[in-house]
Formats: sequence, structure tokens, C-alpha cells
Amino acid sequence: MSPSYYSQFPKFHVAVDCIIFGFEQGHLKVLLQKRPFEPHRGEWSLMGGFVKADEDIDDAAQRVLNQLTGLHDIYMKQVGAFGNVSRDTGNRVISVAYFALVNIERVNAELNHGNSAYWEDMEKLPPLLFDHKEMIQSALKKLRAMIGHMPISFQLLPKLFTLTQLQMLYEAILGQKIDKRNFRKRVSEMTFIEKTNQVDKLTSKRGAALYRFNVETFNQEPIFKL
Amino acid sequence: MSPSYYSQFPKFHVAVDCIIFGFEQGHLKVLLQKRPFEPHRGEWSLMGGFVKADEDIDDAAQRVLNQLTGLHDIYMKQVGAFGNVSRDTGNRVISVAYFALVNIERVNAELNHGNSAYWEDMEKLPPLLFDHKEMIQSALKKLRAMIGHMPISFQLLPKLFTLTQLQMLYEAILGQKIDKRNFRKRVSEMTFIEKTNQVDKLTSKRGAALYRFNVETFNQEPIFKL
DNA sequence: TCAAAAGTGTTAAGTTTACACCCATGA
DNA sequence: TCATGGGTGTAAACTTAACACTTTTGA
Repeated sequence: MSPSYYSQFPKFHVAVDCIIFGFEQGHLKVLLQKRPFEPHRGEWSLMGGFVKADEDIDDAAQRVLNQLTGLHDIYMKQVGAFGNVSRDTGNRVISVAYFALVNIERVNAELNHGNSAYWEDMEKLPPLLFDHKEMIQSALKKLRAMIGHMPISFQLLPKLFTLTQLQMLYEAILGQKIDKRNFRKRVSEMTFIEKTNQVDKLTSKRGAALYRFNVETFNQEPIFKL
Repeated sequence: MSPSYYSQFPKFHVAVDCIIFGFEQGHLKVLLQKRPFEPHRGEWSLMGGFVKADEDIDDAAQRVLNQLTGLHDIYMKQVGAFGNVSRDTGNRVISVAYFALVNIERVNAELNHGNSAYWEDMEKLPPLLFDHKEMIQSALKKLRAMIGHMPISFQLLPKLFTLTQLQMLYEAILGQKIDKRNFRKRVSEMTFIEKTNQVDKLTSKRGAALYRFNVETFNQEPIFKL
């Protein structure tokens, strides 16, 4: 081993930035933070953190997510590395963006507020620090490309959900209306989206059947098309 | 500006690794290098390089590509950041992988050999350093997802090409056979894939019509479906 | 004259889209 | 009783997939 060849090269701060998506009342949300340190203290930004010396970058993303939400073992997908020289005006930082999909009800609201973090509507994002808006757009693009093939969107919903909720979620992510009958037809072809005998009466007088995503059934026939 | 908050955090070597795809005689190839420095000198690896202090990571990828091929201004797509603690056994290095598609005829073979780099068949890759095989697999996956929607595959071919060559290219990238008539029907719907009046007689006695990708026509109607 | 690659259309199957009314219930 | 959201099926348009023979020409 000769690390001396490496040592002639410069080193960089490496950070992770987390795009944490949630879904509430028909709207796709992102968890944004009022930056708690200089430079740019108080401006809206993604929640980020520097990678530690003995930490995988994927683990750093999990750690940051956990700090902000209290959640563990959440599926996170890397969006990519952002490494322009002047992207961070404080100092050079190369940042790797990750996104996660979480159920807002399960996140620890006190942790959020302790970090000055709030759920903001994707349709009216405030101005954001550095290239954070670009990171969010890339994450959304990746998410859109994925939701049709992988059952990840369920992470955004409660365990039990109505088909109207599920449809609104897809509409919010894709940014377009979906035909109700076509959507429900496709859902009914997926046996791992199970109807329960419970009913939600919060949004209608008649009540809507509650459904559940069954992981075991999905593992037996992991074919997902929405 | 207060960079002092940042300075408490560790710094890392950041590298770029380039997956350079080529296409020759019906086979998808990658440019691999016998590593010219320790540790692991002489083992097969991707061509990489450390990011410089005042260099965007995208530019670092272009620089490395240029060093190895002599080519400029080649479209490169980021594959992602690879940042496990122990991925590089020499020292911790966080690496960002990029892929490029090049026409083998246009790369400078002397530069290749000066860098101990050779075109290796994607179907029989040698054992590779670190996580480089994983990088190649991710790059191929991304490439497969892209070639149906973007006319990037033409980068791999000479300016003039036959439809058989184009089809073999798609088959090599996708790893599956394509029906000739269906393929040619789809090609004929894309007016920016133009038939020239030139003929290639290298692979058949009858001769095959040579085609060209017309950028201007594509820009007018940038709808690509293969 | 024949081997080898180029070139050429049609049909069936499957997928996607468009579309409108009745149901159950609480206020 | 009526306003509100829940629930349901069919037909046309479009896309994809399967399939086999003729042409040209140099050796």
C-alpha cells in the first residue's frame, strides 16, 4: 500500500443533502430547513450534513434523515453528485443528493421544529440556497421515472389508504390528472394492493374502502405497473 | 462568510471514474486501463482521476476522458457517486462515475496505449478493481434506460452507418435480439435518420445503404422512439 | 450458381385512452 | 332531499409483436 500517490491531490468537504418528500391533503411536500448556521443562516435549504471520515455516504444520508425526522431504515435513493466549484458560496463542498419518501404522520414534528424544518408544498417552493432547487427537480424527475415500476409511493401514505388518496398521490407526483376508472382498473390487477374491510369516512359520507399494500404478496409476484 | 463552521469537518479525496463505451464489430466495448500506479498497479480498472481544487466535477470527467482518448466536448452522463468507506483499499476516495459514448475510430490509439488502456468486450470483462464493475453495470443500466428516448447511440457509430449496424448496436446495448422489420419500420418513421446515396459494401456483396443522423432535422422535431 | 447479407408489409394481440352514470350517506 | 365523494364497464384508437420471402452480387 502506498497512499503517498494519493496524498498529492486536494481534498474536499463532502456533504449529503436530503430531499424528503411527504404527501398531505393531496399535495406533494418537501421538508425544508431554515439554515441554522453561517453562511446564509436563515435561508431555506435542504437538510444536509457533512460526511464523516468513517461513514459510507449512503449511511450519512440515513443519519441526516434520522436527525431530522427520527425515522430509521427508510429507503433512500441517490439522485447524484453536485460538484460545481462555486455551488456552495461558503466554501467548496461537493454534495451528494438523496431522496426519501416518508409518511408525514410518522415523522417526529418536534425534531422537525427543533431543526427549523417545515413541510413546504412542491408547487410553491420558496427560493432555495445554492443548487438545492435543482436537486429537488432532479429528485422529482427520478421519482417520476420510478413510481410506475416500483411500489415506493406507498411509503408516502398511511398503512391504510383509500384509492382516491393513492390516485391523488400519483397525480401530485406526476403533475397530471389520471382517469379514475383506468387508474382503479390497473390497481385492481395488482393483487398486492388489498382491500381491507375497513372504511374511511373522513372525506365522504358514503365512506371509502381502505386498502393496504401487502409486501408478501408483492414478493411472490413482484410485477408493478401504474 | 464564515468558512469556520465547515472547517471542523473532514475532507476527502474525490475522484471521477469514466466508463467509456465503444462499439466495434457488433460488440459493445469499454475502455479499460491497466492501473499505472500503486496500490494495485497493473490491475484492470476504469480510467479515473482526482478532482482538482478549482475544477467542476463534470469538467474533471471531461479532462480524464480527454487524457485517455484525445476527444473534446463529448456528452458525458453522471452515473452516481460511490462512497463506501472501504471501496478504495488504498485510502478513502469518494468517486463519481460518468459514462461517455465514443466512436472508436476517432479515439487516439496512441494515447490509449500510452495509458495502457484497451478496448474490452462488455460480455467478457476481466476482474476489475474496487467497485468498478458495479460502476459499469450502473452505467449500462442508465444507458439502456436512455437510448430509447434520446438519440445518443449515434455517438458510438461513424457518421455514416448502415441500418444493420444501428440495429446490432441496439441489440448489443440492450442485450437482446430485435426484429429486423419492426426495427427498420421505427427507424423509417424518424425523418432525422436520413438515407444517403452512399453504399457500404464491406459486409455484403449487394451493399447496404448508408444513413446519417441529421441534427437539424432532429432539432425541429425532437421525437425519438426506438 | 449459390451463399450471404439487404430489404420489404401484413395481421393479430395487447395496451391505452376516452368516456358517464348510479350509489350511499350525513347534513 | 340533495350535495358530496365512491364506485363501476365498454368500445375505439393505438401500439407492439410475430412472422418469411425476394433481391443483389461477388466469389
